[in-house]
Amino acid sequence: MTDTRFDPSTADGRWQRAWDDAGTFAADSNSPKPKSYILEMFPYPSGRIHMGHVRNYTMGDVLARYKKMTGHEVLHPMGWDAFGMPAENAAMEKGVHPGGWTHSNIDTMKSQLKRLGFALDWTREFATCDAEYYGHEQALFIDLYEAGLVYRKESEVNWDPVDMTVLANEQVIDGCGWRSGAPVEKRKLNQWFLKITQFAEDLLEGLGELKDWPEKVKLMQENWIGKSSGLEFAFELSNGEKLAVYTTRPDTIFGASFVAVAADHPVSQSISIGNPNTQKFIELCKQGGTTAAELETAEKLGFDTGLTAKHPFTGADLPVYIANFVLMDYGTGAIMAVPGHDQRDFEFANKYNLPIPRVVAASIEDAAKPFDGEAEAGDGVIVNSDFLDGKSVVDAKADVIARAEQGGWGKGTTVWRLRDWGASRQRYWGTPIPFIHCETCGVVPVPKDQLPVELPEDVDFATPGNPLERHASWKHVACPACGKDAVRETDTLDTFINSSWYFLRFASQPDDAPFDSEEVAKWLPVGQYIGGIEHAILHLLYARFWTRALQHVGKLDFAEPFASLFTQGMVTHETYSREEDGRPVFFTPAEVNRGGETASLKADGEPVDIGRVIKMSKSKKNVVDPDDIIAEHGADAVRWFMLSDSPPERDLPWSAAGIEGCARFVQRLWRLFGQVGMGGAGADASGDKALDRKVHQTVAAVAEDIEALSFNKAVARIYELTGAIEKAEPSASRSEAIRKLILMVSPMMPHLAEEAWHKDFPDMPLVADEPWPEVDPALLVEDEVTIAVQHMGKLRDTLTAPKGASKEDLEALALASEKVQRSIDGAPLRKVIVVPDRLVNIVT
RNA sequence: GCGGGUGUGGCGGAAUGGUAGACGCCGGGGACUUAAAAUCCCCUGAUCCUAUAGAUCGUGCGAGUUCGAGUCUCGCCACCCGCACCA
Repeated sequence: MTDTRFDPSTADGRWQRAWDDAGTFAADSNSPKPKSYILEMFPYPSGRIHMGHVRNYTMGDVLARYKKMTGHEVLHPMGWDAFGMPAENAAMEKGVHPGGWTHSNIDTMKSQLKRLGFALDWTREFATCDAEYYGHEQALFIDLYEAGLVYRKESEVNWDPVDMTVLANEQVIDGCGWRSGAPVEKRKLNQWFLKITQFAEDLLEGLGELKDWPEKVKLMQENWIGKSSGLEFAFELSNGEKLAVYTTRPDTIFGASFVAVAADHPVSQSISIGNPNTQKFIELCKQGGTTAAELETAEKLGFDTGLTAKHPFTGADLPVYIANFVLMDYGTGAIMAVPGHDQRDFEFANKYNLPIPRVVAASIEDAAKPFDGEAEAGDGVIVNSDFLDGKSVVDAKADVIARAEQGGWGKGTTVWRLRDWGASRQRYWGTPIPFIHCETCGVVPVPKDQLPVELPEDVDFATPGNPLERHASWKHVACPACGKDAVRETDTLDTFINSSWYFLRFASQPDDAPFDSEEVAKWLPVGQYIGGIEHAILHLLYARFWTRALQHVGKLDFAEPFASLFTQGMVTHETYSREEDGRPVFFTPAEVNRGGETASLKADGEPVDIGRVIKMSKSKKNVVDPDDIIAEHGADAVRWFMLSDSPPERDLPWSAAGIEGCARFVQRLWRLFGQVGMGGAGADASGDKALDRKVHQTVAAVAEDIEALSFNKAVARIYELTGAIEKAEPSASRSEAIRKLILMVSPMMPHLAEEAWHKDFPDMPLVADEPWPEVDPALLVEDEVTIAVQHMGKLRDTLTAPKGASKEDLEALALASEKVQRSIDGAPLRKVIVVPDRLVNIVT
């Protein structure tokens, strides 16, 4: 091996060990420095790291290393979101224990992360499947129970009768279980719920304070929480009962021409008793699909109950229908239908020949205007509505609500789309819910000194169903309250609870408590959180809720866990496929020879089709294993690729040519870094002012770019500076430029930086411990600027002028240009616009 | 349907209303070499051209504001993402 090439296969490991041995990235909560908590969403240990992880963690790593260089005490931890279904599926398919499978995956993935040289504080590592972690989680769950934020309720679930388990909605495909293929049954089970709805208003308002969250994520959460306000009121039915309905458009109440209830509404149920036709219709409603396409085309269907409802103002008798488009779990499960101003009601009224009165119009004069084939849901003036006529929609809403409240038949109400969080899973591989069911005492929390309730190791997955249900010695215990025979809760907690507080445990890890509030306060909220957009709603909303809940019970004194959020784009790749027997067969990039416009299969030399650039996925086989790339090019080239070109929020197309270019740049820097001594004795001692300027400008700009997470721009500037240094004559300035460049690239290419640093400056400490280069503000300004000269807005010439030249001087210089004079061609000057230090525009 | 985003060379992308295409990739030409690899240098939006010069066009489309628009305004188009019979 010669000096002229950087050899990552030896250097990477050398510096990774050096950082480990020195404890370089262990966070000290007692440090007097300002704290900076940089966190990337922790991975599920599925088996191996993929490129998405590499991109995510590289971004966080650059920021963490940069923050350390700029004088911060940095907390940059890593752990494992280790509970979940795949481990149980592996247990069922391969006969391995979920814990063993998970831990072996963790070992693999940890060594992969280490090979990338991430500046992580591994002393704080944990997996959520550690009894220590989930034991503390159980304690928190009991705290929330005692604060009234956890309750039990019977609710309907998707039940797979073969696997004997509850399925999430996503696991039900065409009405059948995704694994067993058996038709899914609806079952009522007692489930544990978290009262997230108690914080609905708070979670919504809190979004307003999250200045450094993407608007997109905030909007998605806002829609998910789904606040709407309107009027809830009761109709008197012809059978003497009352029927509560909810509407956001009380202003259109005079336009109501019928009333509709959901198929599973109590009114429908009571009508259907002894009435086969009604029962048949209710069954029909339940069959309807729920996919977007089905709903789009689904016909509005109704069943006349024969009942009527008395209109609160007109006293008219409105027919009451059971309708397939009314949902039981929103509002009251019943509506007043205003066909003129709601599209669904409009379609329904058309089908069943119900009146379609107009109560909103563009103006009073349009009160009789017919509808043009669809409902008009927009704004306007109220018409045909007695005392509301002429009012605006907003005023009419307020008026009707006020009259309803005065009359005592209704009240202004807020309705939320957000539902309480069903946290029960009939699964083994999760946090056991720490409760005991006693016939005498009811539901009793496990006393905290008996936590953790550990998962039993000796379980069997050969029989379908939850092994905890069948584990006699684990399940049967004495009631902690009365001592009589009792049984443990065998449900486990949704894994989203694991990820709702892990960031607190990273900050503080006492043995006897989930966390220490004072320690947590030193680090939290997380300064920068980075992860995928797929967690925009569930994980991020749950974590926000859990933090508020802990604040509510007095364990935290802040409400928002993540001050700044960044959602990065995906890593994508071309796909390679070939038609075989009428269906595409996909090939991995490794199986393909890729030419300029074409690709062929290595195995047989036959061409394959190059498909769209899409997210790397196993099913399309367009995956590249990070380990292979690291082995071939080293960690720094991969890291550099992850930061180059694409803005971090957009997708990053992986390419072999791209990574080769990065590897070449690593070597190019290595050669340049070897020239630091060229500025010694005999070289130009007066320095190179232009290069000094370029260096300081780049240091300032790269710092700005990193802080804005605009890594692609930082990369481009580093390329530019590299070229400038290479071209510069040897001088003290040039040597200093090289020294600063090493520091500047060190967050991105830490191994190369260390290797060069210690070769150039053998007695210096680790680059990782060096400060970010200082910037001299005086060197940020040029003393000469290039002025663009335009005639009628078109560029005709550029000229060089001293910075700060007067408008008059610039105008004179511009008019002296031969090219400009040729363009003006003797026309009289009408106006000259001068933008100092930038441009002159001559108008004729 | 509702909400959001994106649209710039062959590709990824730069650009406080002020020189469009920085930087990288691909491609072309050359140097070094017996040769190759590696490296270095030059060219690389389109069209015209009397060609070291110069001209015209050009940031999805169409208007507008402005001395000047990729950037601002209005109206369209295409693609992507999220949500959705939510009353």
